[in-house]
Amino acid sequence: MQNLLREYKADIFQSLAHPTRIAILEALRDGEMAAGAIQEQLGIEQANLSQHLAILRSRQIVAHRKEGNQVFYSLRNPVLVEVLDIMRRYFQAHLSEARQMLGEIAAEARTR
Amino acid sequence: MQNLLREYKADIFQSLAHPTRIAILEALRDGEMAAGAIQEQLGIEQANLSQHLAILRSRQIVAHRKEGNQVFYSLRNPVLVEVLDIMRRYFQAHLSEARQMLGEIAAEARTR
DNA sequence: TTAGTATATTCGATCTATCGAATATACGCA
DNA sequence: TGCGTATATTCGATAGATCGAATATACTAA
Repeated sequence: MQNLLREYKADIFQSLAHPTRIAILEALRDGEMAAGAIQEQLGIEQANLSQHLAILRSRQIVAHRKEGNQVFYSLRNPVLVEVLDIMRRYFQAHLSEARQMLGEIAAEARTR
Repeated sequence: MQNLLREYKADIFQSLAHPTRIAILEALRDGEMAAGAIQEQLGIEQANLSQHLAILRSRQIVAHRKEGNQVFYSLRNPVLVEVLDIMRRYFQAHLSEARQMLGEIAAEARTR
């Protein structure tokens, strides 16, 4: 059981482990949005957004409701926003390390 | 910058997105431990543990110090424990969904 | 120096994630 | 019915993560 609980947690973390999905959660923190509006705000491909939304749906992180032609998404539990806020504090507490890590991320991005 | 911050957060979440690494953090929450002791507690391969520790080290999530033959690991910032605790509350809040999800995880595990 | 113990790294195989392009579905309106 | 718009799914290519086996490194003690 302990192991299954860890798999569950790992699964939730996995679903947060992508910049686009974090951006989606941040977009939803102030209320529900239609998929199209999210897409516009993030400036990504329609299919790509839909894939990320499918991941968040499958992990029960977002709720969705259809209204006519559109699908509105919302956060199921604001505690995840709380986690993101904690991460910001964490980031600030480790700013010099974070800066170094960001440098590495940026360097990798440039190399590719 | 906003994007880099999201990459940083995603990177941290990625490093938490594995049951073994969650188990490591839980083991360390009460204080530092030698790698060997962690290995014994988790019951996994030595190389495998070392690989997971390398990931946690590279993301600055754990600190390590050598003492003679051994390497002692500890959490760099208790805020991550806080995050794990929040996840436990999250888990409880979504217990029925979680149960379903665990069922799916277990089913997949059985199929493979 | 040699042997033994603790930990880290490298390698290759396998599995999982991500992307854009193409296509499918579902709805509203003429 | 047929067309346009919004969203979802499938596909194939590429990149990244994970594992155990083998090997390397670092330290201790004889």
